[in-house]
Amino acid sequence: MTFDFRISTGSNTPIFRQIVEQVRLAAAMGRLAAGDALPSVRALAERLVVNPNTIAKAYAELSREGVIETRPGKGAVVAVLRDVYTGAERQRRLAPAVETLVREAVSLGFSCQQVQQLVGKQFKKVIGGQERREDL
Amino acid sequence: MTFDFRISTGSNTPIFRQIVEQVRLAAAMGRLAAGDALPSVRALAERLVVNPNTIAKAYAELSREGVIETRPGKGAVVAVLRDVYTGAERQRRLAPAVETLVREAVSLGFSCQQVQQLVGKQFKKVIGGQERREDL
Amino acid sequence: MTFDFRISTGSNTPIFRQIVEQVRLAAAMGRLAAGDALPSVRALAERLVVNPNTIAKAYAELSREGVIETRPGKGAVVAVLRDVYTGAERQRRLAPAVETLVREAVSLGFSCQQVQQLVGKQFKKVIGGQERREDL
Amino acid sequence: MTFDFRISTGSNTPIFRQIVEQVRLAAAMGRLAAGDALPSVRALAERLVVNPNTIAKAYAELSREGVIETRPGKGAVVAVLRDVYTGAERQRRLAPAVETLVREAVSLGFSCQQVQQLVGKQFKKVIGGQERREDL
DNA sequence: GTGGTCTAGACCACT
DNA sequence: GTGGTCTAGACCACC
Repeated sequence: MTFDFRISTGSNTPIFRQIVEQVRLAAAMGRLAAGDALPSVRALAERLVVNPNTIAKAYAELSREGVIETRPGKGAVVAVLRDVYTGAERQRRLAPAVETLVREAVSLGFSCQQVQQLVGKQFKKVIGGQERREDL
Repeated sequence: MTFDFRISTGSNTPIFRQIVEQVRLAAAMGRLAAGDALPSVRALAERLVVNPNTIAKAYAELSREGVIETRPGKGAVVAVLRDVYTGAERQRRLAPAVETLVREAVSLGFSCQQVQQLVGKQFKKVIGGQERREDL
Repeated sequence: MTFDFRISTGSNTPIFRQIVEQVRLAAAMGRLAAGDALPSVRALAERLVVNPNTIAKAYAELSREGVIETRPGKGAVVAVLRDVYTGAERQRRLAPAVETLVREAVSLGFSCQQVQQLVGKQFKKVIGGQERREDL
Repeated sequence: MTFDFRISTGSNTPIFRQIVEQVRLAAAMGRLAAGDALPSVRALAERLVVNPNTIAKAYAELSREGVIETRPGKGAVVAVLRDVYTGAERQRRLAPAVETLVREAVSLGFSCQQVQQLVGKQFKKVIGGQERREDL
């Protein structure tokens, strides 16, 4: 199975971190299985139109964390799972993002309903994008 | 009532931003009312054991945003709450937090409803039923 | 086209503010278009013979206001023009200049019509008949 | 003839400067004649509810400029006129305020008409205030 | 190379 | 005493 990378330049979170988190989460959720091959640094860099150093940095961090294994000349493959997120762990992982959103929303004067509506909109936007995935 | 500032050095969010967000949130929630005095730059710097410039930077940003008013010789006081940004701008400023939350939620396998529910819960936890604006 | 920054040390308006106002005005008039690159902090600091921090401060304020967008590694570019402030807020921000003008005009014995005429003349001098917004 | 001092705390222009400019302009316009007495430092400070040091600073600057003469124990009186503003000189004096206003107005996206309207409003506010002057 | 943050210390203006 | 500005120099993260 190939993986659908999505990055957004112009975001406050650096590109290399976006890649790291996507791979890490996909592995923890089982959407990437042990042994699955990742695109080469150069190929992915070209596809996402970013500097190869950025991809290399992301792969290096993933390798350091044990999420992937890289062998020179043979590319990178997903390593055997270390831990899987389930139940309370998933919620614990999501909590900071929820707290940040609500904190900023209150500061900006949004109501609860408005924020929930915006979340719903963004959800549709992301899910809709996933269903018509035609790239690699 | 004096305001209870809490900062954590070694966080990924810079110190001056932690201060800005605390004051902004407290003002939006009414925990800081118009006219309330903030500690002086030097006093707060000493209390938090940081450089006065760092505090000054935070106060300057709050002043530019219209959250507080500062005047040399006098200190800094909380300004009257008012709508500074257009609806579109407020939405734009909230967008990154929404996107981050939804991206992580999707990666972790949450449904839209589940996330909206978590947002609702956090909202109630932060504010006690009080609202301020209804416009979007 | 590169932008022609002009500052005067020894002015009552601080250097960083001179820079902010020049960019803000140029962006509002279209002399700086969305996507135009600004000189790097260090380059501009060297050119104007000021401390890089002073330039960084100016860029930070422009960034917070949404006039430019900055990203480490890339430089600073002009953002798309948009309405950031509510009508009331824009009026509030213009108020001090209006009050100063009228106070001085009254002291100097100008009539209201005369001042309005001078304003009209100066307006035409600054912009060449181009307008951008009609809402108040 | 007594003089109608008007200051606005919460303005960006310092209080002592507001006083200096009012007296200077009134003298140059002939509304204050040579020999006219100014209120004592303490009396004016009490009336405007500001620190006596602020008034003293303003009087000191006026004295340094030769606009007034202060004799210990005898209060301050307006000095003989040095220069009178007429015609082009008056316009030259007003120009900076006009330029500042228009520059900021354009930056904030105001149209010429809108600014002229705001000037008109402020003019009525100031003139109206002058006509019902009942204070000293 | 880029911008962002923080420290240290100086000087100024205002009250 | 207050906040505001500027300099000098350090360190970090990102590309």
